[in-house]
Amino acid sequence: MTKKSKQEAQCVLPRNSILAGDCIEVMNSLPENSVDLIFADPPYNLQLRGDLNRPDNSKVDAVDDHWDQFDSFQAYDEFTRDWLAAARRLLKPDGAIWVIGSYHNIFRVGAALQNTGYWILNDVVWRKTNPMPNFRGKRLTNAHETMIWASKSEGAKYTFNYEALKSLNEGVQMRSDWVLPICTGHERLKDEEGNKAHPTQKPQSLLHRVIVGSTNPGDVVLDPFFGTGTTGAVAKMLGRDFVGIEREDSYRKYAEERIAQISPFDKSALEVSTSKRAAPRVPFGQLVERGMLQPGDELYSAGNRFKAIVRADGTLVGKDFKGSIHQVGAHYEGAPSCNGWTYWHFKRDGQIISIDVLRQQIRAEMEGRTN
Amino acid sequence: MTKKSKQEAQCVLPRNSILAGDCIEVMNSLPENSVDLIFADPPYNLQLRGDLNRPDNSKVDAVDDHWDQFDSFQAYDEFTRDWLAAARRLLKPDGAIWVIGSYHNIFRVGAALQNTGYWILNDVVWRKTNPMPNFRGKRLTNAHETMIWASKSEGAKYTFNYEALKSLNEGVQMRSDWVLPICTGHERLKDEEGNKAHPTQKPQSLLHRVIVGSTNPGDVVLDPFFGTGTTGAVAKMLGRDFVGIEREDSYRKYAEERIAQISPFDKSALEVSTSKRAAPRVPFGQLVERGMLQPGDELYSAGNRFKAIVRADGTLVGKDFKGSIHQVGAHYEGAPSCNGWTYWHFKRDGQIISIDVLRQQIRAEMEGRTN
DNA sequence: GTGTTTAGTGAATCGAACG
DNA sequence: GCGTTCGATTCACTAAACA
Repeated sequence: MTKKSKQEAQCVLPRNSILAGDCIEVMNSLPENSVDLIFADPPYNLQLRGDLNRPDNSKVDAVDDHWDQFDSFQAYDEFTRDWLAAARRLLKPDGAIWVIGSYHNIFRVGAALQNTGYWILNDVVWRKTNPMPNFRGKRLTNAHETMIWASKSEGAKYTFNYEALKSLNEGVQMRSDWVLPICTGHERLKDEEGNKAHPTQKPQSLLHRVIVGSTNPGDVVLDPFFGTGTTGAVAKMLGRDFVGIEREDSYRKYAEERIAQISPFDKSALEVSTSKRAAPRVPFGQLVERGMLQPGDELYSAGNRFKAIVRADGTLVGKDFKGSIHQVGAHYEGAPSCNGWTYWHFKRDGQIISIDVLRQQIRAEMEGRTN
Repeated sequence: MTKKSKQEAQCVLPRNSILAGDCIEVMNSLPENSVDLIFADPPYNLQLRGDLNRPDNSKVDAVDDHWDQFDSFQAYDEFTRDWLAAARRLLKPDGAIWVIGSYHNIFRVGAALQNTGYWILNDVVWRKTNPMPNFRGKRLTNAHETMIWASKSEGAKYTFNYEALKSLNEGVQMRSDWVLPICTGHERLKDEEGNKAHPTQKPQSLLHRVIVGSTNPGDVVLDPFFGTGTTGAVAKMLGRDFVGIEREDSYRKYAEERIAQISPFDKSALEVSTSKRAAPRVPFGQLVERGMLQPGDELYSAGNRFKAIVRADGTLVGKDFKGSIHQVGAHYEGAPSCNGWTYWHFKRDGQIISIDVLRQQIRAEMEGRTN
């Protein structure tokens, strides 16, 4: 790295702007560990070798008969390794990346992701409702593209808005195959003559799902192959910041205009369903401290087969075992674990009520305090 | 190659038999340019950490077999290169290969295919109708596997029965995504104790489509990871010859018995997925993703008595309640349930329009899909 | 016999916070 | 840093058990 770019690398990330230039150079000039999500739609046309800005590697594996073809794969692999490494440097430790491609390039990209240290979380198939048919009838209709979702490294705490995606899917878990139409109609950017402004403009619906699912409002999304700025447009709509990198002047111009016209959705509309994991933890002992349950009270298991008694320190004691609500529940069920909150019940006025109701009361009080 | 295996390599291909041993060694002992199609289901190299329990605390029966264990990506890549090279030698010049895998291995397999000189024709997604859910809610449901279809080299005249596949798909071009159930029920081979005979048995419907689409009657199909012989069973049914290679004695035994019981052209075993499906379910969230409704838009109840606001994850928020379109509708009506699609309306150009109109638009787009 | 409920299962890289 | 504890989390389908 030159001295100049070293200095540049100290700079603050220019949020909500489109940077001109080669994406590898530009990424190397941005501060490390500064980006929450990267969405990348890299080029895959192997014929455009000159566009990769890489000298041909003269080392030829003479064992292989297809040396010329191999050489071109090699150049693409090198390019892929380089931009993936530059992107990984920018990611926060708990950040993630999405890359989209077709069978021409996605296998090389996926292998490079794994070799670079990313950890694949899912591959996701975009199933096109309206693909272009195979006119010559020589192959299957190419009706999908593949996305790879990966964290920066194994074990990282990536963002995943499970409940929000479940809501987007009528209350059942979001699957790894997404059925969405390609980008057409008014959404498709056209030039003055009515020709498409960009050959592979992605639909906003695709980015909507990616960004809702793997970022939170206020996060920064970087797109190193910005094109006409679908990533930036959807990020702005959804109250996220973006950074775009694009080499072609023409595409940048379309993207600027397009994003300027967008106004973010109202903040309350951007709140999404959250998981119980995000709710504050309530120690069972607090129910005793607050007098919602009293030492000596009896709790009954789900199914009413077991009984335990509440003690002053918030532990339970059963016939032959004592411990936390979870431990005693697990013991009686012979299970590896047990959620005591949903397992145990108390009696009041002849009714059997889950102790989780009491926890919800406490949480409601806490919310009133902080909001 | 040793002298012995050189001699062996001169031998005639042993049609309709299951060969014991390591697939690379066995393939190297078979005559070159002798096989029309290869179907391969290699080890996926899953890297599972600890145990996984379902929410009901039952334990997931993981694929932890010794044959799926590799020391590193490098070791897996080496293995992949070797068996792909041996397989390519066996293929007739106009032969083709299918390889199936998941995100754990398919990217490495695809890159190796390209590097070995194969020419990718399509990647095909097997969308499972009934995949195992993601029990911890930490990722997307892993609902598909990927197959790669490749010819021996660029420009080869591979076999593709376009019309046959079109017929299998109710008269429209077969697409690159195939919707098929996983292998369960009577088709799934069990041992004496009722446990599955093989952890990853593939459904016959999948092989049916592969073999009908890319071979002709009388062709030879080779499967180097034969397992319990789904490839051989379907090949025999369809009047094709097969060669299986399998290392595990137990799997070979099941395969022998299974294939012996099959008589060719068993019509009842043919494609069953031709029935029309019910109107596809459209998640309300898709209206938001597609921009037909926007986060912050107001919806009005039938009768115009209640109002709710659309959020980015496809849930609604009303005055004192939030949830799905159905839940919020039911809440306001004090009803046990509510069809949100007919209950909620939006305003456009002064008109009040049912959101069901938007759903019908999406369904109209999806028509023509038959999978 | 017939309809209903309960149990089981499938290629899975399936925590996070506290002390 | 590491061991311990808390406690969140499932869809489609089959088949046996039950009423």
